[in-house]
Amino acid sequence: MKQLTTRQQEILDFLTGYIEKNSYPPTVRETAKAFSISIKGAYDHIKALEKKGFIKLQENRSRALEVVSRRESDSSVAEIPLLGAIAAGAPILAEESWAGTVKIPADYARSGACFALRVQGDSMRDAGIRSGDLAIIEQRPTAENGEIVAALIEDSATLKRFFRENNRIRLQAENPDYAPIFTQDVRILGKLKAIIRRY
Amino acid sequence: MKQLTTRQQEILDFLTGYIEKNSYPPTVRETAKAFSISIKGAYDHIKALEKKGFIKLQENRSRALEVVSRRESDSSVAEIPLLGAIAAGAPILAEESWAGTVKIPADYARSGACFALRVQGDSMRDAGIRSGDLAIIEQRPTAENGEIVAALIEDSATLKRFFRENNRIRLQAENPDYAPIFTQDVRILGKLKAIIRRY
DNA sequence: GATTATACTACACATAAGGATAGTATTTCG
DNA sequence: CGAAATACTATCCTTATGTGTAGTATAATC
Repeated sequence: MKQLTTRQQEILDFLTGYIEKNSYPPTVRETAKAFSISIKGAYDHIKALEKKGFIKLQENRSRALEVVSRRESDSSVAEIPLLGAIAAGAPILAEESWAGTVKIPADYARSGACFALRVQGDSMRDAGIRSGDLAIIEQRPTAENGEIVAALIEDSATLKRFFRENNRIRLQAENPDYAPIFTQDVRILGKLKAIIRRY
Repeated sequence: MKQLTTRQQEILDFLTGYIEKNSYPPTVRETAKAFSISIKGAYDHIKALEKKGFIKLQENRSRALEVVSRRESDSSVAEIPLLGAIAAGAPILAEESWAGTVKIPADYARSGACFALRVQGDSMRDAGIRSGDLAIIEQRPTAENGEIVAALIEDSATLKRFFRENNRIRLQAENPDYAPIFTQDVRILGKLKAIIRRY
């Protein structure tokens, strides 16, 4: 990305500051007024910032301005979908199965490749996973032996420990009250990356 | 704050969704178009949302709309200290005892009043807390019966369930292998707010 | 049963705001 | 040096946009 002039940096700072404060961007005229310059003067600066890739504009729309740089620094938070009931056959991340989104520190999960599940039941109790916990899952079609995975069992995502055996797959709960599930074909949604529990 | 009608909730969802996507709010006309209703129809809804305090408007300004509710979900990441060994007598958050910092979603803990501990040992196993887990603690000098607290025992912070009895305090592990600790005087560091475990 | 709130349509108006033209002065840079 | 970029002013045009009036229909409330 190209270098900004000091003036352009000032303009950009104003834009981001304004957005921060008002939650919507300023108009060209407001920007002009803030710097006591002409409208075209401000307009040129904004266009220059667009050309250099620091902001995005939409033609003929008021305040249709988005700061693209600066935004990346905000990537410390990832917003990932929280899945509810999963429609059979539908893509995992189909909007229908979204129960909302959760924000987690970005280094916990590459967003886009991750989603969250609310744990139901105590089948993983002995792995220290309790009902109500938030499970962060990284999307994967398969898993390694012994990993905890989210698998699609009867239209809902369930956490189980994954084992590939001779001709079958064993999905093992971590609770003696639950028998292992043996199956030839199971849909692995992803592997467990983190557990978050709130008190 | 007043109750929204389903239609108003739809409108509000659209507004927040639009802002999320474009980083600036929609115009009245765009809102109208999105719902295939007249401009005044959309305008009335927006005015109703303002009246009920869910959004703020500025007169005669395009897109000058701010969603005030929902804003709490706009949390970012808080960086809180991760405590290691705690020097006896020293203030809990003395820099000497820092073993680093960890990033957690800001709404999990007001930073400044919180810190993190790396769980050691399995004394809280039956509460689903495992060795290696990250415990988020909100600083507090005392606690309510039954709460899980971080207490200073022999120069290290330990998680235990807290009970105030007649003349003593009982710190109870959640693992039958560990006997409860009875004490007259214990330093409560804070109460457990969240558990984060990474795989 | 009257009144207020909701959920709209259709039309109209003033102005807010983007964008263009024309021009000036200074600075950067190959 | 000359071209291109920067940093502006002043004026104008067009469109985008908030807001108002008038009216309809239905549901909630008192």
